[in-house]
Amino acid sequence: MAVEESTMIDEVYSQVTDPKLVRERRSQIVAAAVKLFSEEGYYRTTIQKIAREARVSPGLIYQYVKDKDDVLYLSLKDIMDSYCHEIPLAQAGIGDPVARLEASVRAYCKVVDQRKTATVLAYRTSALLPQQRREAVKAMELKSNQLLSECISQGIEAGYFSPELNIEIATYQCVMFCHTWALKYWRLKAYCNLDQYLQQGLPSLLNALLSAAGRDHYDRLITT
Amino acid sequence: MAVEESTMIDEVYSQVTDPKLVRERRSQIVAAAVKLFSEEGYYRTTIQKIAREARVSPGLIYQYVKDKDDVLYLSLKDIMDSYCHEIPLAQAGIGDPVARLEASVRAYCKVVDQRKTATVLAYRTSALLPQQRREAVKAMELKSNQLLSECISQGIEAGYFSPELNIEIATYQCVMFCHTWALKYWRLKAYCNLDQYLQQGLPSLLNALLSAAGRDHYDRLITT
DNA sequence: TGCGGTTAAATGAACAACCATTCATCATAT
DNA sequence: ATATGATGAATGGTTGTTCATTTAACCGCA
Repeated sequence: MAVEESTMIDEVYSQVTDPKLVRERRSQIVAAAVKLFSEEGYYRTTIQKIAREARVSPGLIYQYVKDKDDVLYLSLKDIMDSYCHEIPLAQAGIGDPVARLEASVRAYCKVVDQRKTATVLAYRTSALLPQQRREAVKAMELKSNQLLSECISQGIEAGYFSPELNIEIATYQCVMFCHTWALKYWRLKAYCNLDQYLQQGLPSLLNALLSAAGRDHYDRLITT
Repeated sequence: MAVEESTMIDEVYSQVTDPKLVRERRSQIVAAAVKLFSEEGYYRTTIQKIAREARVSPGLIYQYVKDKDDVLYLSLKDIMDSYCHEIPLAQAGIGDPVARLEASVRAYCKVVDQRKTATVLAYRTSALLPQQRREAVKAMELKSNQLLSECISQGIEAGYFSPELNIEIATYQCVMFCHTWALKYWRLKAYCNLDQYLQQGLPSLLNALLSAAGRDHYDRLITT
């Protein structure tokens, strides 16, 4: 007598129970999905196309997710996770809040640069998810934001950043500086590369946050 | 014997020839479409729903556009046009490049604020259009950008803005400051209103562009 | 080692729902 | 009368999802 098995893994229903296999197959599916969603959009991308691209059968996908929305959810999660993975790597070993924020923004821009179309995909498709999933994606965005906002808070406490800063606004000034590189790449690519973009944008971004004392501190940082 | 009539109006095919009627009906259709596209996304919004919302029959829509893509195109055009309409109104009578840029950004933010979901819609759906339409939308974006970049160029010539500025980057710093208000409103609304957003963001935005001489000039501007 | 027996995983053809678009028909104004 | 504008039911193509079936892996036992 067969026993019906099933699990939730990463909040997503799966018929298959072996966690290692689920991770493997899903990342195979997600890789194909992110590529096709980015190229053709969510609705034009059929499950059949994703299956073909991932070299599996359409039916297999439904062993690992409940529906097509779940594929999108896992795709966006994959993108957000790459932010949350890369930024802390860049922060490691940097204690000074100003230097830490600068390193974080650089790292953020670098992931965005490596995953430009995926970053744009997140803007295009988050709203297509059902309420609950959308909330989860927002929560992931906030988690990556926090990696920056922590630096800003610490910078304020240290007197380097202006004390009357609204931290949420300041955080989004940084986040959007990074995202803009992907969102407006279609235009900017004709005028600068990532290094030049950082070179012009980063100093003024930090300047927007720094206090008078912080400016001195920052000048000392970049000349050593 | 019936004579087949037809016209192109705003690059969009219409069976109906009377330009005034076309303008009226289309704006009726577009109003409904922008609302529904924003709420439910492009693909979930059926022509039937748009027709119901606009209080016309589904068939009528096809008297005024070739296909559903055209409805989206006209919707995005409507949004872009509102930028291109409002910004020049704010610029009228302001000669000083710095003051002119500030007024432009304020006006831009204000339209974005009034049409938040529409602004987000443009980000979500531009890529769904066929190549040629997408190019046209890009061209409209550039046209509104130009309203800002002209101020920046003039400001550089006048010595108020830093001469080594990359104008494209600088323009997008301004544009994205405005768009961010819509794109991240879901979060920012809990922390500030538009005035506070402008109060914190505008000075540092301008500071990013100003030269030393420009800073003096700007200080004089805001104290009078 | 080899061999039934059992379960998990994978397949892909078929189905049912959905929706953009058409068109035969009707209304209206000139 | 005639041409233009409006209607909305019908259609044809598309695609998410299911499920009957096949394949493969594993296990206990002789």
